[in-house]
Order: sequence, then structure tokens, then C-alpha cells
Amino acid sequence: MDSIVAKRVGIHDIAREANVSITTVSHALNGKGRLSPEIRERVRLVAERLGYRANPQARGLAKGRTMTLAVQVGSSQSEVLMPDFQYFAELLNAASAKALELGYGLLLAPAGASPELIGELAIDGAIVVDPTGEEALLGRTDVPRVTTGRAPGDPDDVAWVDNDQRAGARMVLDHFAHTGRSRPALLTTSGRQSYVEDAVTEYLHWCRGHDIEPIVSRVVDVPTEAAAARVAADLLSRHPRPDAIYATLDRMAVGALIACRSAGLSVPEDLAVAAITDTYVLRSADPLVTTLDMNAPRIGREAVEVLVGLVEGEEPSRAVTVPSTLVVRASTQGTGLTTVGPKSARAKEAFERHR
Amino acid sequence: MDSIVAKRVGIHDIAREANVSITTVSHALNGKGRLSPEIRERVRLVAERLGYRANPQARGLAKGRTMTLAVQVGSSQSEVLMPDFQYFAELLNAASAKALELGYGLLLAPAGASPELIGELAIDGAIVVDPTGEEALLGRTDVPRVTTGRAPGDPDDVAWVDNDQRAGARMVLDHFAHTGRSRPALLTTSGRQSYVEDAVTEYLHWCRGHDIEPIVSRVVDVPTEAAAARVAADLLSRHPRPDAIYATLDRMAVGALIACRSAGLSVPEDLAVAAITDTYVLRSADPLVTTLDMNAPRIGREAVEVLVGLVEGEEPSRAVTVPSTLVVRASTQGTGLTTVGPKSARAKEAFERHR
DNA sequence: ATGAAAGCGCTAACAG
DNA sequence: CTGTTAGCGCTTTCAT
Repeated sequence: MDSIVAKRVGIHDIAREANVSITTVSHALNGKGRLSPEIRERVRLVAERLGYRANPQARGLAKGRTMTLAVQVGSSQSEVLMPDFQYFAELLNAASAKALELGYGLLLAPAGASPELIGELAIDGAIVVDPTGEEALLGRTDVPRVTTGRAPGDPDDVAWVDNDQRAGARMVLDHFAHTGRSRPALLTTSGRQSYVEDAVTEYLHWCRGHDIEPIVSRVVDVPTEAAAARVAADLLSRHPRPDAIYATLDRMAVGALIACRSAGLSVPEDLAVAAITDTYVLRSADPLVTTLDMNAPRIGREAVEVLVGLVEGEEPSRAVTVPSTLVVRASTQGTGLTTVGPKSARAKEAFERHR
Repeated sequence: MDSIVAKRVGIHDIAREANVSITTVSHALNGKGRLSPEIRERVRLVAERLGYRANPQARGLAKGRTMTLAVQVGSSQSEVLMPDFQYFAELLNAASAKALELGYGLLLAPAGASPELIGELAIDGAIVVDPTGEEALLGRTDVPRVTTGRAPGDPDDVAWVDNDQRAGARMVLDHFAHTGRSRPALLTTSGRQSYVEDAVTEYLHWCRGHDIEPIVSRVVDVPTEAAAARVAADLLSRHPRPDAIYATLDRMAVGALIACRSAGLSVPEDLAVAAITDTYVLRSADPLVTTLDMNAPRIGREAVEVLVGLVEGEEPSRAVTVPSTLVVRASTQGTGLTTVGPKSARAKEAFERHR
């Protein structure tokens, strides 16, 4: 609904309207210099009235910044492989919105892009989501970087934002135990992402502490439902049979469900299933699947905040932990005396929130 | 491995090295003005030797361009809903790479972002992937826009790149017919994307032409495997029972497979299943699923090319059609006399390529 | 406390 | 044909 050619209002227009110089406008708007509070306020009001938006290009040129950040999603061997899709979508959308809010644009760096291509990006900072260590963007040592999930080797020149995956795994395993399960298995991938490592580490640690024989199964192929179902089927044919599965991806949990049905077993009676990250897939599965929600949007926002802090020379904490939440659903209903109407199990999404 | 502070080489450095003015350098590098071929070449060589990279900010400021494009993935009701994930990932990665190659950055616009937020993006053009008509980016009438898939209402100020979904649906349906199926059903969503509309339209048209009773089933919830399985189960309980299902999303095909197994039927003996777009999910399902590959990377690249053409004042075609390919797999093996070893069906990925 | 002026790196009239 | 010059919109000394 703008006028035909809504000539963008600039710093000059404001200066004219407010009867001050462009310097004053700049200072007023950026909180720089020493101006009388009244002037500062007056300029701000005029700017707002005129709908002023700083031109990021000009600002960047003058400050030697680009006002853009790049984000790359971790990939194994240059394969486009974002298994837990909804997680990434939510993270990226939130990150983009937050960046925009802070005056930065979020550039998409192609997964598996060559270091040369990546090297040409005119950026002020970089975010790598769930790094495996092979992402070219991590090599942009000329700009601050932050990862969501920790980069392998935990390079000390890279900040990170992450969930406490070990505490999360503990919550899930404790939940299994509290609902009467005694032989939990871990179903994960062979990825190098830190969340995989953390889940495995904590799982082994927890089992040791509870004097339980650990069973770690890995889907080595692309972790689709079907691939996970095959691995889960193996798991279910073991003796003694596991009575709970913690899957580190939503679709692997679905695979477990499929394998279970094929084996003539039922969830949650014969097997409890829980997964990492809450997604539509889990919220519509049969039965509904218990999950450890990672809060993807918040991870994305925090990553941007930390990065912008770094870019602008502040000293933000270089390690941020975002809380995760256990969402209990039908797939982990207890096996004890508590009789849950098997037919209504799917209908009533009993859920409780911890922390 | 750059030097500590690799001061970026600029147009001045080149001018000095080549003993010409900065104007000459600019002209030589941009093919503007009238320079002697020797000078032009000499400047180019010097630029290359020095590893010159134009500063997009400065260039943009001077030309009144931002050298950035924005992309937004279509969404229904501001819900983050990218069902066919791998498709988007491939499309976006390819688009980003192509944009970079052409000197543009590809900005991620948050799905469901408000018109206000979107309005502040400093961009030269916009791409909307699989629009539903509600994307704020489509409203940026101040810049050229291109959609992948056609926007509802087919606004004539928006260019598009798309597969010929109707021809594709025909290929699938013909393939069903050629392999002995006579009651194909369509399993789709209630989305407003043009591919849904096209699939339905062509399906109905094809059925009419073949004197077959059409059956269109829609998953109205978020189209997860489970939701699709429920709808497919209904489909399979009809009399007469459909003997083929064309699913417009990979996970809905998986849902069909699940429903089939639950009903004690088998694929491809009792039911043929085919889907839109080739993904890992289909390539690892049991049995492997026949699909109409959309060639997502190419769609992404073409969209960027068209958009950049528009931005730079060329007159590219405003409608580009990317061919799709039928990849035949076990899920649609014929039911005729051709006896395919049922056990080896999954192992041998018989595939043929059309067009 | 406020403003004038010099750029940031590049493009594009306009001269020469 | 090539070089001079004036900005693009904003930040930032440095005077006043």
C-alpha cells in the first residue's frame, strides 16, 4: 500500500524535519555522542513518525561490517542430510527472525559448499547447526562463529549454544525407570554431532550407575523410518528383550514403532518409546510418543544473540545451555498396576512438564 | 590460512598495479564502457592475480542494489510445515549456491513472518517456494518475485518455475495402467500449493478419460506418516478396493505402506504405491517406492536464474518448466504374468527412466 | 552540546 | 578511449 515510489526516508529527511544535523540524528539513533535528552527523544520521535529504517548497506560500508550472518546446517560427507527436519526448520526460522530484529540478515550457506565458495561470503559471523566438524563455515576463522551443539574437538575459538543432552538423557532414563522399565536400549545414529555423543555417554553412564547392561544400537544408513525399523527389529529379537527404547531422532522412534508392530508387540505395554525433540511426527504417531523437547526456536535465537554479541565486541558467554523439556505421552505409560484403558491411550494425550 | 589481517584488495590496488584509473578497472571488470581489449585483459589478469573480490556492499550502495535475494518457504497459517523436507533442503541449497555464483546472497525469510518484518528486508528480489498465497514475501511488490510452483491465482506480476505436474501425474497413472492396475486412488493433502491442485486436476481428468471412478483422499491434518496411514486405511477398506495409490508426499506413501501392512495386504501384490519427489525415505522403504522425481536442485537454480534476470533488467521467460522423471521401483511391479520373485523384490531396485 | 566534513568501496556521468 | 568527479546513506573524528 505504499505510494507509487515510496522513496525511502533517510537520515537527511529526519535531520531536516527535526532541525538538526545528520550527525545529531545518527548519534541520537545510535546512542552515541553527548546529546541533550530532549533532542535525542525528539529525533527518535521524528524518525519513528517518518518510518525510518537504516540502510544496512550504507551502515555496513561505513562501519566496515556487512550486517549479515551466515548459517550452515551440519552435514556428513557433503550429503544433504537433515534427518530431524522440523527441528531445523524451527531453529532456522527463529534464528532468522531474531537476526532481522537485531538488524542483521541471515544468509543460507549451502550444505557441503566448498571452502572457496564459503570464503567469499561477505559476512560478520557464522552459525553452524549441529556441526560434524566438516563444515567449511567453521573454517571462517576471520569471523566469530557459534555452533548449536558443540563442534567436535570443542575448538575454543568457537562459541556454542546447546541443550544439556546428558541431563536430558538422564530425565528420559529416569522416567523409564519410574514407570517400571528395567532394560532400556539406546537407538541412535553414527553421526558425529555432539548430541549423539552426549546421549551415548550419558546412557552408558546411567546404565553403569544402575547396574544395567547397556545396549546401544546404531543406524548406520541414512536414518529413515525404514532403516531404523530394521535396526529396532534386531533389538527386539534380543534376549532378554529391551523394554524401552530411547531414539535420538523422531523418525527413528517411528521406526521403532513400526518394528514393534511387525513383531506383534505393542507400545507401551511391551515396549516404551521416547525420542529427542518434539515434532508433528511424534504428536501424530500411534501411540503418541514421549519426547525430550529441545526448544529449537530458542536455540536459534540464542545462537544469534551470542553471535551478534561477539560481532559487536561485547563479551557474551561463549557457552549457553538451553533447557529441554520432557513431554510425557502414551508411548511410555507405566506397566505397573496402573491400568490405562488401552483403547483410550491414543486419545488422551496425558502430558506433564518437568522443569 | 590468510595472513593475519589480509587487507582486502580493492579497486584502487588494481588500478595502481595496472597503471590505470579506478574507472578503467571498474569498466574492465564489468564489461562496461569502451576499452581496448588489451587493457581490459590486463586489468582482468591483475585483478585475478591479486585475488580481487568486489565488495558487494559498496557495489550495491552505488548501484542502488542490495545484491541479496530472499527466500521463504510456503506455509499454511503461519505453521512451520514443510512436509517433504528433503525436497526443500535440496532446493534451497542449490538455490543458495547458484545465487552466490551470480554474486547474490540468499537470505532466509522466516516462514510465517509478518508483512512488517518482511517489509524491512533490504532485497533485490524474492523467491517463494510452494506458495499457498499467504506468504508475506509475495506481497513485496516493490521487487521482482518468482515462485517455485505457481502462486494461487497465478498473479501475472510473479514469475514461476515448476514441474509439469499434470504430465507427471499422467506418467504415474499410465504406469499404473501399464502394470495392470485399474483402480488408482489419489492420496493428497488439503494444501493450496499448485502441485496439489495439478495432481488432483490431472487425476480427475485421466480417470474421466479412462472411464474410471476417481477416488481422491485428503489428509487434512499435518501430513505425517501416521495421519496418512489412517486415511489410507479408510481407502483400503473401500469396495472395490483401490489397487494403486499415488501419494503427493513421500511420507504419505510411507503411511500407505503402513496401512497396507496393518490391513494384511502386501505391496506391490495387492497395491501399487507411487509418490511425488525422490527422497531417502522412499529409497529405503520396504518395498522401495516408485516415484516421480521433481529435480529439486534444478528448480532452485532455475528460480534464482530467472529472478536475477528480472533484477538485472533482462527479460527472462516468466515461466519455466523443469522436467520430472519417473523412477520405477518395487512398489509398482506389475501384477500380470510377469512373476517377480517376491523375496528379491526389495533387493533388486529395478528402475527405468522416462524422458 | 552540536555540526561540518571526510570517507567506506564502488559506479556512472561527464569531460578531456 | 581513459580519467576526474560526484555521489550512494551512514558513521565518525574533529572543530566550534
